[in-house]
Amino acid sequence: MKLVATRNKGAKDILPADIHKWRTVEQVAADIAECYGFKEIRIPTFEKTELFVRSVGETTDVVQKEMFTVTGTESSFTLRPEGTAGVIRALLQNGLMNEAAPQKLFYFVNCFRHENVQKGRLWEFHQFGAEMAGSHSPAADAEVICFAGDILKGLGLQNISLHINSIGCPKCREEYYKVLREFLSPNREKLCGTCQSRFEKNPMRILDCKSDICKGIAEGAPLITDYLCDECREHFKRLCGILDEMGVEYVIDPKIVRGLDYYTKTVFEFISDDIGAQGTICGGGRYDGLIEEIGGAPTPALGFAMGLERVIMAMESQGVEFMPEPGCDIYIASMGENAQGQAMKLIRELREAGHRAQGDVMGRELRGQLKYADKIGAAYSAVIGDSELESGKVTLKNMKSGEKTELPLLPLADFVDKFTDISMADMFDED
RNA sequence: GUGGGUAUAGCGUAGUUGGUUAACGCGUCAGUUUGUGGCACUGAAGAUCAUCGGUUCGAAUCCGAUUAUCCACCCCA
Repeated sequence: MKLVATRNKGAKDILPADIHKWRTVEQVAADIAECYGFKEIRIPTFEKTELFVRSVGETTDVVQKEMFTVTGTESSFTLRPEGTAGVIRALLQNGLMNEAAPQKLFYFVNCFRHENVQKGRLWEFHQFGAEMAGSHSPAADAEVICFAGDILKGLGLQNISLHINSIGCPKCREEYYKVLREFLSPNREKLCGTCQSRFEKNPMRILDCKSDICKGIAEGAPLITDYLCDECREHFKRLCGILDEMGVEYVIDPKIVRGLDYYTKTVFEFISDDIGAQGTICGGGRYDGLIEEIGGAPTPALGFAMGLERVIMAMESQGVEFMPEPGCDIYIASMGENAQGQAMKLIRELREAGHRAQGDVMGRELRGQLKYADKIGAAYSAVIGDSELESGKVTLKNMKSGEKTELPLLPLADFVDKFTDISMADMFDED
């Protein structure tokens, strides 16, 4: 087979055999969102480039080298690399902040980042995300973190650890950078190339470096947690207190340094060891400066995003159960033209009654039709031929047990009722 | 941007030191005498052996380049 063009690099087809996995995640996430009072929002796939530059941050990798940007005669636009910026933009543009605070939104989005592909990292990937705007209370942080955690738990995932940290506000960060640079400067020359440049721009990210040398140098480095301003420290302390009271397990991990510029104060990640090097399944935090940055009134806010491909990978590797794949309740085989018409009528009535019913559209002989019924996993089958039309009776066969039940065929509507009465109960008992 | 691995039917693989029509399993389709699936058996369709170029009498096999893909660095979901 030679296709004119094949799927693009970094993109994935989600095949029928996997759809139930996505549905599982979508349903669980949306259900839990409803419990938390978050409302769904759907926004365009692309935004003005400027929006991401301002929100995600000019110096971030995401903006500098990973965006899919289309430049035309009009202003340039970009396929969203994340969901927060667009959701906040929509929230402001539509005046949602004029409604009762806080605003709580959730969304499913596909996102685009042009990076080297590897396990758990694609050019186009999917996120479930949530944003809460209007509260600066640590209770909001606790609620958002719990929300994310509950989804992972609701999906049946195990061994997901919650790491939290506070990276302070611009005020305390200034002081901390000074101290951190002092600590690192004796070994500054020995740092790896990227960390050299981080030294000036964002020394905090050196703590996150994977290089053994940098790890060694960074050992015993002062932690942002110890240099928070009073307000930030109080905020973080209160958050931990609430999480403790709620019985949420977490580790304070001073090395969490989120790579998007808009984060302030609380940051957190849910990490799994089951899905390769890209173990962060969910990441988020507070971004108190973002709304003002993109033109809204100063408003505290926070949120998180969950990588759906990664969530599903973790579920697969842990053998978590998904919702069942859609099946077939009954297959109606037919013989001859008369019977075919009646069979199709019957199938339609069964469908109208809410059953998953199928029949032959291939012109197969009886044997072939039943083979097909078996392949698609039909729970029941029935054959309609001239003799059934004459006798007004039809035999319903349980495909798993082989058990047969004779039922009156006419009128067809009655058959549908009968079918409902007799078979639905045990049909759903089976696995 | 940087490393390393892999590329043979829809999927998973075999193909020995280069040697006729590229093999096998799964899957698909059809049949195994006429009205009942699963098992078994028979048959069929389906591959320019990723692409281009080179070495050779001869290349899936050796060499080179390109592309794709996977894994890792980086970064993030």
